[in-house]
Amino acid sequence: MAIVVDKVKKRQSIALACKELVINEDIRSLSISKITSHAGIGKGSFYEYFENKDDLVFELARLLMSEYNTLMEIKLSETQDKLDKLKLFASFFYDSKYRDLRKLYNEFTAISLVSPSKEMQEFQMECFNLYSGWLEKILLEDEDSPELQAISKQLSKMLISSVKGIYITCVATGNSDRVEQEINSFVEFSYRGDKK
Amino acid sequence: MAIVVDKVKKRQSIALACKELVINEDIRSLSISKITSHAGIGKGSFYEYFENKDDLVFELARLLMSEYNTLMEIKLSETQDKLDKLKLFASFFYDSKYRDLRKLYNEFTAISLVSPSKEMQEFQMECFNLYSGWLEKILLEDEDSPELQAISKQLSKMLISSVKGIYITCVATGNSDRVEQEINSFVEFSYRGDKK
Amino acid sequence: MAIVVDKVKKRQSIALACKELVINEDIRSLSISKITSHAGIGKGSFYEYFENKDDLVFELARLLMSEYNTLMEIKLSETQDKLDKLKLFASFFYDSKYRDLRKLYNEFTAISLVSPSKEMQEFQMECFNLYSGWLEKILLEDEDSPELQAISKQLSKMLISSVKGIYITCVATGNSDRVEQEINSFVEFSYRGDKK
Amino acid sequence: MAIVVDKVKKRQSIALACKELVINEDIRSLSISKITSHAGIGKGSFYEYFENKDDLVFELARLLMSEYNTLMEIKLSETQDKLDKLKLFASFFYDSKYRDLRKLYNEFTAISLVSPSKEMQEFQMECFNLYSGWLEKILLEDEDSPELQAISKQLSKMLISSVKGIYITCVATGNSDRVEQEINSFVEFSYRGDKK
DNA sequence: TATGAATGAGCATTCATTCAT
DNA sequence: CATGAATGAATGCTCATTCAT
Repeated sequence: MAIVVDKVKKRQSIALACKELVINEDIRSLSISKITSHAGIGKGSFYEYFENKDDLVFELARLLMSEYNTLMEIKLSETQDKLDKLKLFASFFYDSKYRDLRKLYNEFTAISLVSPSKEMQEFQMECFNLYSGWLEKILLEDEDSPELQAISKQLSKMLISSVKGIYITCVATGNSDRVEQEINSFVEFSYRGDKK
Repeated sequence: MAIVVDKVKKRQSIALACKELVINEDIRSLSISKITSHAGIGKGSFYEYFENKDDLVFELARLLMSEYNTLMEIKLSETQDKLDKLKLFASFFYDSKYRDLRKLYNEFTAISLVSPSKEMQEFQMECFNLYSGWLEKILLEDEDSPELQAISKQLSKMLISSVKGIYITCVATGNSDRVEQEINSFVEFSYRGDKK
Repeated sequence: MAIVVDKVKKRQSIALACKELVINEDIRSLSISKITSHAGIGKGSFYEYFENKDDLVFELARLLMSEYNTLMEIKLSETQDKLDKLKLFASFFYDSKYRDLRKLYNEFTAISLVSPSKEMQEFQMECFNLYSGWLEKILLEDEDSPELQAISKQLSKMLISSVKGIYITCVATGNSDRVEQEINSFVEFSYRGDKK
Repeated sequence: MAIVVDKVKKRQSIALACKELVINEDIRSLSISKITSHAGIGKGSFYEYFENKDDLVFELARLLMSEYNTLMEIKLSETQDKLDKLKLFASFFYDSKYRDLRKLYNEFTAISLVSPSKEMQEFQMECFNLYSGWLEKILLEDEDSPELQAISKQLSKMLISSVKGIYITCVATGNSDRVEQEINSFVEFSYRGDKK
């Protein structure tokens, strides 16, 4: 009998093998040839597992983001202080630890802006919902205020969009190194306003 | 001297001639051939005026954004009510009138996220500063509050980033049609918080 | 011995399973993948039974033509009237009943014209002899004329070639729908000439 | 100013440069690479002048057939005897002088049978009409018979199809060397019948 | 200055064939 | 005997770029 391969697993392993390539090369000049020789597979095999280049970028983004999501969820649960949780949450946008992931996130966002597929949009939505869920939970912790409860959902969604907007603005203007500072300013500012 | 001006003008006229093309075609499948035949010039001439395709997209974005900026500045000056001014300002992100411009803006933002040039980043910064200047002016109108004056600069920058974040989130998740609603919610929400 | 028979049978059953595929797909874009997945066998198995794609087309043509030959022979024997027999015989070239078979016949003829194998030529010859045999028999029926007997062999061969030529001319000029009319004209015309 | 090229002439010259290649190579294994390197042009240039491989084969066939048609028309006009004219006309199908042209004709006919384009069918029709015109003229020469005049058109068309059918039958059965003999038999046979 | 014919490296993609299981 | 994952050479085709005019 023939070899039976777990197509899903193989797809993931190929995508993962291309991690550095996708992150470090200019995606527009990244060819299938480079991908397959880097991944150590034949050109034909690539098309057994992927539709095209975007498909691989998508798979990789989904994979690494999922991994990040799982890890971050654990980290958040291990963190006690509310402010620490918020900082941990926001650190995605500036911590050097996540530089590679951000690179991928940027590429993925760029594709989503210009030529999105339904699947991509769904994944973006998934992430958005997941993160706003986290944030809502963080915001409501140790707070009985019925007022906050009423707006927590909306508030968390806005906060995420705002932070994302700050991040993208910084990156697009060439001020990636100022993301942390800007986000902190924003949080501090909002917090103060919130109090009042 | 006159020749230099002519070169600049020709560059602009070529870019403008390609407006619909750049906006309606998938930018990744837009070739120099299509551009030159659409613009009614020879292939060789393209390289007299542009470095490459991105350069043309950039020129076009700069041109149309500048045009928009000028027009919007006039419109704002003609608007009396503060809230109307804010709405007018935000309408860039959802008014069907600006659909084409947003398409270009998205493409331009995507390039800025993935493979930005110094010039692009500078232009992004220019726009950011211009808009935050406008917003600051609007916010300070008819307000003597020294508190507001102290934070107006920072506040306006944040607001812009936030609105941009909401816009990009909506587009990336495939909810472009909900931008207006989300921005309104955000403004209303912020306004209420502001009051308190 | 039994195994050999099985091999032949399997070869035939694979070919038959691809009948619609070969007839409906453009033969130049018909891949082994499509064939094997359509036939429900593994790619490796294809090469157990066939040399290449042409081999399968050939097998199929031989199979269906043989089937047709057998059936037609029976039909002819069941037909009484001489003219009806001739019409029945000619109907291969225009009756909608044989559309699929003609499609295959065209493909087979095309290969025979451009890159024929000995086997194909032999099969073409076989068919030609078979049909001219039928025709001769039909022509001689109820005719004692020694003149006709002398030329019947030659005459039948010519008639077949002529009808085939009319058919191919119509198909190649895009007038497949006029085959019946043209053949009838020809037969009528020849018949008249014959009488005189 | 740029070089202005007669696209039609260049297209023809490229096609002609590939004459031997198209005639001698198996058309299915003839690649664009082979064509362009043989014609001494770049790969890109090929696509400036041709849609695809079939387009080149078509151009070549049209070119050489036109050339043949012109020459044959002259030759026919220079021939006095009616029978010589007929022989000259039929010689296309067996004279070694036309071997190359027949090879191309076969390939062209094969394409017409399997995947014809409107243009190809039109060209086939054009040739068919031209040849039947010739033949009609030949048949009517020195004949006042009103009977013949009445059927000359139909007769000439049938004769051409018949001769074509004989040719294709011989080629397909691997008896290309017997075309002359078979056609002569047919002509002689028809002639005799005609007389009576 | 303007042109557009020519280019050929490079692209994504296909597919007949193999061979370990 | 059957399989189907893996292959990579080969394909058709594109397109940014050049350069003779």
